[in-house]
Amino acid sequence: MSATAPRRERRTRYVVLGMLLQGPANGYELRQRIDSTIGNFWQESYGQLYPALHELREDGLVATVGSATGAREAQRYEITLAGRDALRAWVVRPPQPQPERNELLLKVFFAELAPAEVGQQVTRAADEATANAARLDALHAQVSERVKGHPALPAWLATIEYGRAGSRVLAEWARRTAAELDAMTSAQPARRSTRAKKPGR
Amino acid sequence: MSATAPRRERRTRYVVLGMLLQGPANGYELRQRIDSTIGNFWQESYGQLYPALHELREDGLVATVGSATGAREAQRYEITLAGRDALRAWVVRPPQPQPERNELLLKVFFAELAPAEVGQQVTRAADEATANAARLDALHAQVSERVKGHPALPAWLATIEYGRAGSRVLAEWARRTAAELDAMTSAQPARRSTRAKKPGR
DNA sequence: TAGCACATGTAATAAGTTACATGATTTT
DNA sequence: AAAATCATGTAACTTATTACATGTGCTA
Repeated sequence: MSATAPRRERRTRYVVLGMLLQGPANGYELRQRIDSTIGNFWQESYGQLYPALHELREDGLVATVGSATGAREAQRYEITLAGRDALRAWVVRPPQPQPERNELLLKVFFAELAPAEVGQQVTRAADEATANAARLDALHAQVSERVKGHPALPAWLATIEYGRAGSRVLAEWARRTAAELDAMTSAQPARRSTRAKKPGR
Repeated sequence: MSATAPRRERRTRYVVLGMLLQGPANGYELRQRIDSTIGNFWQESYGQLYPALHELREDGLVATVGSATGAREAQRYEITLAGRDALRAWVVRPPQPQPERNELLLKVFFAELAPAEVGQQVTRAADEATANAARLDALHAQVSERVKGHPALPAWLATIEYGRAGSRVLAEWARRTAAELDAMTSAQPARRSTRAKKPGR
């Protein structure tokens, strides 16, 4: 009768737990920490973060620590042993298949309507990817240097290497594809602005 | 006072319009068409598709065509001129920045809790990516052959090439990273099952 | 005649973003 | 004194998935 709850994974909770592995934090700090470490492939908003913290405390997976007085030096949360266990249990479960969605590819797929304009978008994507790869190069060096010796370092670097490799291959693809779209443009007659004449095809 | 609506892009609508570029279809066929063409980087459920079709008809961007009788040979929708214009206007707008979320990378980032198990996940990802690259190779050949001569072919192939290049680079990264995680495993002492002894770090 | 493919839809639920609301403390 | 940063939260809304509900027509 009632639709059974699809029981999702509540990943925000595990992200919070995982970030607390690096030490206690309040909600605000947690967000900064997320942005500066896993920000390249994950993000959380306060609208998710604060409710998650409350729930986790109720469930005993995090505990408050320190004295809450005024704004500065606010309440901090730390992960509990139960929290560590819960996090580990999630980490070892195989990742849920993620439905990928790529809006740029969608526009490329529909590029017959405006090959030149889509070509420009793809070129812009190439430039952004190149810049991103350079940024990740710098980040890689910085992190290697700053947390040298930490046992988790290879894992952290691996996530940066992922982004870097992805950006590089995206840049290459985008440059090839932009050229392809240019060829489509010159192969086809000039297009009407908004008035369509013949439906084509 | 009232929170103003954030006005999102309603991308399902444009996906529907774009798919109708290939000819009229009913909701069921639309979904098949989506799965078999852009399914590698986009997907739509009936819960999105049917309401979108109704709205698009109300807005005059699609029109019904043919006779609805029984289940087989149902009502079909075709894109209107207004629909083409709306689609083109969307296609030429730069894509919205998409918040990326990658659960595997999250688990890699937290791998210190269970490096061996995460290593297995990464190895599995490598195998899947290799298989996927092979599948996309075959698809590329198939599509090249089957729609030879169509003006949009280069754009369609580009989307396949994107997935293929991404899969290949993912496979390489995953194999490197799995090795890295194995090294972490052997560098660290055996882990307790659920009971934590010392917090470490 | 059973099962599968065709076909359309809704309700419940989940996840996430954005805007709003509020106020303390530090820095310029 | 003003501006920036620190800090916590909620309400409204959008997007999307899943499960349910229902029925037809073809094929083995």
